[in-house]
Amino acid sequence: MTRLVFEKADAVPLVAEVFRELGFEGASLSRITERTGLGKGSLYHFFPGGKEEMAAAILADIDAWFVRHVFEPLEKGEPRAAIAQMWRSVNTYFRSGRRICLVGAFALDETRDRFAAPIHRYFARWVEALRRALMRAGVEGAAAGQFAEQTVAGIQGALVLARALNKNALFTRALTRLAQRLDAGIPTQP
Amino acid sequence: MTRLVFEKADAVPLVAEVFRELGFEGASLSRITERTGLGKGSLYHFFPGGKEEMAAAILADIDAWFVRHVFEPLEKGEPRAAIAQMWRSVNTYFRSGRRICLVGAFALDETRDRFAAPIHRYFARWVEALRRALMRAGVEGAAAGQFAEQTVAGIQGALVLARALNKNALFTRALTRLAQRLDAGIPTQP
DNA sequence: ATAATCCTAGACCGATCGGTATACTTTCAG
DNA sequence: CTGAAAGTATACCGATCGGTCTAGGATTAT
Repeated sequence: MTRLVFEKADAVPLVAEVFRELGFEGASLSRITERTGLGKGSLYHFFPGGKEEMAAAILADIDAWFVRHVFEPLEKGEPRAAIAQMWRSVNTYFRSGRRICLVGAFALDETRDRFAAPIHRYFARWVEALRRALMRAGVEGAAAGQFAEQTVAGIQGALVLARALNKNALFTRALTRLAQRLDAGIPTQP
Repeated sequence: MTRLVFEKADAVPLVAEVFRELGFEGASLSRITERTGLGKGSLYHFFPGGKEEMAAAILADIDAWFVRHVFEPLEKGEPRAAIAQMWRSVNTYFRSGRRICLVGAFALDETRDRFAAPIHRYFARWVEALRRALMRAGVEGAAAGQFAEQTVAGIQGALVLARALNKNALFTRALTRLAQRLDAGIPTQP
């Protein structure tokens, strides 16, 4: 009985990858055990609430990553630098289009209703943080809100399209274009 | 034994709505029967291949709708008029954001691998039809391809974001902005 | 009216589902 | 060295899964 995992925190990303690949309904306990190497015993030890708790922990983990690498920089840092970091972080996180956004995927089917709060919180915070950063960078109010929505939606759409066409170069290319469009909307540094 | 449905063609959109709401894995036979009113007998009469055949028929049905209302006009019609029609059709089809894109949803998880061909075909034809229409409208080659990708991705992303934030006004607003951006890239009529 | 066909209801099948319980090993503090 | 706590393996549970099958109602052509 070798120990593969030492704490819940180690189990979360393993299980997350299975949910990402199979979706919430598609990720059955047996599929999770076979792909992670964790038996049901371990799984229910770490997540007594079963699949629901696993998914909740994963969403919290994703949220924490984005808070640290995207949201807080946008909220607190120098806006231009924070936006530049956002593009790098997003491209890294989604592995240049090879990885999808689990939060977005959950939003599409009835799974959304189980996790409505964290899903809403994640996207709302992202859009709002970006909007405020744009305003601090000198973008006018209404335009900033529209840019922010457009940008976050653009990222999600690029993930869908890249996966549908099985062409992940499309994702990185789309990020570049979105970044250019955003830059073009930001007044030059005074 | 009243007859609710008279041919396979009548069953497809009913079952489609269930797949749309629950996803491929989430749509169990019992859920499908309870939501459509069609018993297993009828379902397997129309779709002897089971769930897989249902999903394939649905994808074909969706594709046919887009061919008729979006792709062929873009491919054959006057480009500016066809693009204008595309925006109307898309807003209608997705019920102003209340309905998701099943093809896009399938693309996100492992379901993609089962239906790789129709998923790829749908998006590839959309992007390509739009690209050529833009070129016929006078947009330069490379720019047309980028606009087309950006636009289709933008629509998909808007669906994700609108559902995640449970704010379908966001979808219609996003369509408007995407349309404006596209128009701005098209040279004025000579 | 009748026969052939089309369609439907639902019992039934083995497999798998999410989840529980228990017996076991490993780890580590005392 | 020992015992409690942490972590793991697996048999097992009732429910549900996708799918099959049969009996019979509805429809149509003749």
